This record gives sequence, C-alpha cells and structure tokens, in this order.
Amino acid sequence: MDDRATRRPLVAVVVVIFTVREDRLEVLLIKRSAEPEKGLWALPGGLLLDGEGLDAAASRKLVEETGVHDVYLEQLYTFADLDRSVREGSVAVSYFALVDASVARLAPREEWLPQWHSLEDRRELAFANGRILDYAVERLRNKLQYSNVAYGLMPSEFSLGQLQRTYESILGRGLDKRNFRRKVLSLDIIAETGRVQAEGAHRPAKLYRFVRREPVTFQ
Amino acid sequence: MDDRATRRPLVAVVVVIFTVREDRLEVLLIKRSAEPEKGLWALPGGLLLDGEGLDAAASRKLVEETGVHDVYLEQLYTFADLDRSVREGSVAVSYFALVDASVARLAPREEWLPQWHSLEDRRELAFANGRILDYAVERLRNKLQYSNVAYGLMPSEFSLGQLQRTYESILGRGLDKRNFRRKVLSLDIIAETGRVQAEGAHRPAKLYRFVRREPVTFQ
DNA sequence: CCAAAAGTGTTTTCCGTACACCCATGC
DNA sequence: GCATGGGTGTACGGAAAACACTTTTGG
Repeated sequence: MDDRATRRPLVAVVVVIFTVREDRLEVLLIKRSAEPEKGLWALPGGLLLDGEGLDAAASRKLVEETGVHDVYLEQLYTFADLDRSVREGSVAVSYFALVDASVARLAPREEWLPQWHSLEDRRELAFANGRILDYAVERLRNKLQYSNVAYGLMPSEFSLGQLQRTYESILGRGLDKRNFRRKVLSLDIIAETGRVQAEGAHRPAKLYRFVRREPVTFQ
Repeated sequence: MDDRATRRPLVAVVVVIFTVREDRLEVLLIKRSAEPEKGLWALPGGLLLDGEGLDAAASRKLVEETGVHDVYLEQLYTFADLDRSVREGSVAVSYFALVDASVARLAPREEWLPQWHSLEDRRELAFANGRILDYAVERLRNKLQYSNVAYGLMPSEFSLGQLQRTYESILGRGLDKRNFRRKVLSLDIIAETGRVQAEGAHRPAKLYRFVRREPVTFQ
C-alpha cells in the first residue's frame, strides 16, 4: 500500500438538517448500521466524491436524505478527527440546512435509516456530533435575527402567526406578537400576497410570501 | 500508483496574519518561488503534517513565518479547490491571526519570502486569496466590536490613544474619542496599570493593559 | 505662551422590550 | 353570544452617536 496515501487525510461533509414539525425544532439523524457506535444516531455525512466541491457534496447529501434541493445551506465549521471510524486524520466540514418537513421525503432505507429527532432527545448521539449540533443551533438562532433563512422552513404562502410560531420553535421561547410583526415587516423580507386564509372560528389571516427565496443578510 | 490515493483530497491550512504598522492594517504575504503563479504573492499556508490537527497546523504556520505563538487565532472558512498548484480536489481550511509587528520576526528566507503588505496593495495576489482576505477583514472588523481580540496587536502596556489608533486602522475610519473610551472601559477588558507614558510636548497618557490575554467574547 | 495629545459629560436618536384591547369569523 | 386567533400603538430604558472644551506637558 502506498505509504503517503495512508497519511493523506480524508475529507467528509456533515450536514445538520433542521426542520420544524408540529412547533418543534427537529434535526435529521441517521441510525448507524455499522461499527463503531453501531445503533447510535449520527448526523448525515460522507466522503467527497472524486473532484466534488464542498458545497456540492453537502447539497448531494441533503438530496440523498431528504429529496429536497435549493434550500438554505451554509458552511459552519471544520473539525479534524471527528469520526474516528473513517480513519485518524480525517477532516469533516460541517454545514447546516433548513428544509420544509412537509416537502422532504426521507430515504426509506432499512439500513442507515434517516429520521427526524427532537432536539432535546439527544441521548444516543454518536461521536462528537453533539458539539456540532449545539453550534449549528446557536448559529441558526443568530441568523434568524438578521436574515431571511426562515424561507427554507415555510411554505410559499403563510400567515404571520405561522411564521411567528416557527421562530418561537427555533428560538425556544415565546415572542411578543406586536414586536415580532413590526420587526419582520421592517426587514422587508416578506410581502403581502393579497390573499387570506380562513381556518377555524376566527378572523382570517392575511397571507405573506418571502420576497426572495435565497439567502439575504442584513446589517 | 495507488488509484484511490490520487483521488483523496489533500488538506491544507491557510493563515491570514494581520498586524498594524504605522497606523495601517497589514497582512503577511509570501512571494511564490514556484509555478504556477510564480512571483505573485500568496497567503501563507501548507499541508497538514501526519496526524496533525487543524488548529495545530495553523499555529505551526504562524510560528514558522513570524516566530510568535499564543496569539489570537480563529478558524474562518473552508474552501475546496483553492490552490490548484497542490492538486485538484484539495481543501484549504483558512484561519486568521493577529500579531504585534514589533514582536514578529519574519523568516529571513531567499525563497518564499514573507513580507507585510498594506491591504490596499493587492494587485499581485495569487489564486482566490483575495476572497479569503476580504472575508478575514470583515470578520476581524466584526470581532473587534464585541471581543478583546485587539490584545493580539498591542504591546503589554499602551495608552487609550494608541488603542484607538489601532481600532481606527483596522476599521478604516475615525472614531469619536469620548465614545471610544466609554465603550472599551465599559467592556472591562482593559485596566489601568497605574503608570503613565510621557512622550512629546503634551500631557502624559495613563497606561493600560488587557485584563486577559486570551480570547473573550461578549453578548 | 503656544502646540499637541490627554482627558472629560450631556443630549439626541434609535432599537428592543413590555404591555392590553378590538376585530372578524365559525359554531 | 362566545371562543378563537388576527390585528394594532404607545411608553420606557439602554446603547450608540453627535458634539466642544479644559488639562498637562515640552519646547
């Protein structure tokens, strides 16, 4: 075997895929079907294909696991020696993504099964995945304040109430309705569609859409 | 030759080393002594050594080029295919660092000569180094507002005037003296040493030191 | 006494937060 | 008519920004 080759680090991507289901922030985890840490849950990831770029690999992983493309995807941080199952000296470039759970179609595998997990429920995380997850959540919560990332989680039309519940689920705390509305409207990231949504025994809600369904940051 | 080996990406680190000299923000560049892009200037960097971690490699590069250790060093972003001289499929993990120019001793090589360059003067930058540099400057300016990173650029004792000039050099704009003093003092990152510095025909300045010479972030 | 940098407070503006009531609808 | 979520304005407090003069020294 080529001696230099064994010393050459492998490069992998790891993707923290978030969604909001039933007012809970959830993350996609894969059940490991091989040693080490077999049976535990881990963030989806894998090696770069020959000649593939980092963003491309992350995007491919996202499609493989959820079937969605063109969602919010951002590089987070790069770790060395994250997953010792690959080999010592490996490097993992982490990403985070936001998908609309109602659009995602999780790969229906027997082995390496993907599944949404509530964030609290992280007892059985493999490797240092807990650290990445914490970091991703922190970044997501920050980004929410001064960008339009949430477009990745919302259907094409939505009420301000729905949007607020999504924000609250991610931030893990309640928000004041009036302050929330003033804030998101002042950012000019959403616009009225002119249509309303009548559901239930109460006043129908105006519907909004994101002005741009691509990353926009302020400040 | 092992076929898998040729497809295995190489991992490099690239370090954006900043300093402030004569009230100008400067960056350390290395003159390339080999093709491609021979003769152009590039950010210092290199491959990981066998078993070396990312932070360790960045730190080693910093010592090799400037002789300093224990300075502010932070991971920035990871690029694929940055430096095509290494090989296609390579990955470069970028870092940024801050050093006191009066302490740094640049490696006195003939080949691959390191040299401080003003930020404006970037006509002859190799590869995509310009992008990394822009990103590093942006991150540095942000970090300055809510951390004590500047400790890496200041001598052990300094006046508030000196500190303000350093901030202004990095931010590229003037700051109000009173607001600046109120701000940095309120952050509790510096403390009076009790000594003063008399230089020139004017009132002597009180000297300060950083309370902690290690990364501290607020908010 | 003059030039030069050190040092010092007050006012205004803006942003985040706290807070309570009426509106339109289905049943 | 009542329960339900939709929709709206104002007041307060803290941080950032604007702004000018006095102090201390060396020559």
